[in-house]
Amino acid sequence: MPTVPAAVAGLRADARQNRDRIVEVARELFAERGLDVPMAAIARRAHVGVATLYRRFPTKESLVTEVFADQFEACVSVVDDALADPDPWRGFCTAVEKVCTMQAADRGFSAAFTAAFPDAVDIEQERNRAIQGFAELTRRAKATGRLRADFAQDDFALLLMANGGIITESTETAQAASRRLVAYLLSAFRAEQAEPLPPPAPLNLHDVLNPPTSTTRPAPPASTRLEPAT
Amino acid sequence: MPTVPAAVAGLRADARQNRDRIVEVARELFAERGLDVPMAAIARRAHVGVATLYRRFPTKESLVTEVFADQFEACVSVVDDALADPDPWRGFCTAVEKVCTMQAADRGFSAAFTAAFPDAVDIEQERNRAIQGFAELTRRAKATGRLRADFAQDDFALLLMANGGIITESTETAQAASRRLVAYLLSAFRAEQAEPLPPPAPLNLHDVLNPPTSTTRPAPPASTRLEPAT
DNA sequence: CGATAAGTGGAGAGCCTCATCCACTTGATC
DNA sequence: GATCAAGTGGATGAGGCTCTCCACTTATCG
Repeated sequence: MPTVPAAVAGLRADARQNRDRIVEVARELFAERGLDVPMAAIARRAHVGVATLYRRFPTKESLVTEVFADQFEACVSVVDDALADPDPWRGFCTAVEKVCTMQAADRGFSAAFTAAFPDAVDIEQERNRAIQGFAELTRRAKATGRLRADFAQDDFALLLMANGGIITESTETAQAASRRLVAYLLSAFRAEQAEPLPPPAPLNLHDVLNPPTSTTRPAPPASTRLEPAT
Repeated sequence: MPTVPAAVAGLRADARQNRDRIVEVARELFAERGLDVPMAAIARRAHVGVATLYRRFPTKESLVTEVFADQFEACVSVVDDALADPDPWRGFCTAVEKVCTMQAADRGFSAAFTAAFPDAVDIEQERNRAIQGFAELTRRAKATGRLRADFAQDDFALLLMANGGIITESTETAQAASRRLVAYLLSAFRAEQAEPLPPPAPLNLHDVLNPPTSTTRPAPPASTRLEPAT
């Protein structure tokens, strides 16, 4: 078993350096400015030509996938850690806080997490693992009586989307805002003040995280021709 | 005083019809698909050429401004209504609910509300009126003791941004989700369970609603040249 | 060191956007 | 109904994006 991730296995030394630099730079730029940052900008900052970029990552989506792969892994670990906590409610809270902090720290995170990634099988799996882990966490937290009984599984999707709306120029501000929002929401999730809630919202975590479209939202192809024309 | 809004005053009959149709169609499309919808699509669906569109609205921003003008007005009325309510806390809640519902019903709403609108003076005023009205509402609601004392003025910005993150394919889903999110948050805003909160978040309503950039987020012009090049 | 395959950069194709131009059509007026 | 300014639509710039092509450079290995 090679310690190198197989994709960089047979690469020439300089090529590998370049590849690493590209991923590093892409991570920075996606975090700072979101997934909209042009490939040319990434190439420039990595001091390579666009051709080099496209040689390693045939499509922008593949680059995004690569860049966010370990972020997804980190998410899964967060949920695993939470499941290991003897106090399920505390585990629930810290898991939510950690994931939301990650989301707030990285502008591209939400978009990448929400994207379809039709070709990234492993990401798909990670995602499902995280979702199932969180379902279990929810079940246990409810069992302790600390999490309100009418908390819906899909309220987690609600939380992710809401937290994804907290995007500001500076990462610091975004994180502070996210912290406060999450504090408010966790307080609302506690069983103590279980005021009746409106209908559980027909959201579905799988649906939210697996929209029918592709990564950079190319918009439904039919949308180009809106009208039968004059 | 003409009943016509002055912009359509001296227009020929057919031109006025076209203008009205454009605004109507633009409202629909912005609501359905957000501000990103191309001008050509609007023109096509309104059965006019792009030239006609640009004759009436020299820039896309001006069209957006026109389309959302009465939405802004509606917001102001909501706040005014809330201020008229003898029960400030109830006023606070209904105001929040109504505005968030409007936001969820219209995909373009958040973007338009958040946009800079450097040329739309009246919108600027409406916005400030709404903000001040809401500040007063907050003050009164706190005075009754129902709204938690550590609720920050800027938490309203938090709420708007979070609710803005609730965007789905169908408007119905978005509204249901928004309803539930708002219910959670309002429950957290109640004074009863005033758990200590993290720092008040350095958000500012004015800043959030008046970012330094323009409408359709043209991105900082310097961002094109990221690096001094090789 | 010299051969060679692997790696490279920049030009540019193709598509999309906002916005403009101008030859043609049409509603309002006498 | 004739006149003509007001109104119109489609072609077209200008500029952004993703992604491709190909002549040139360079690391690696005998």
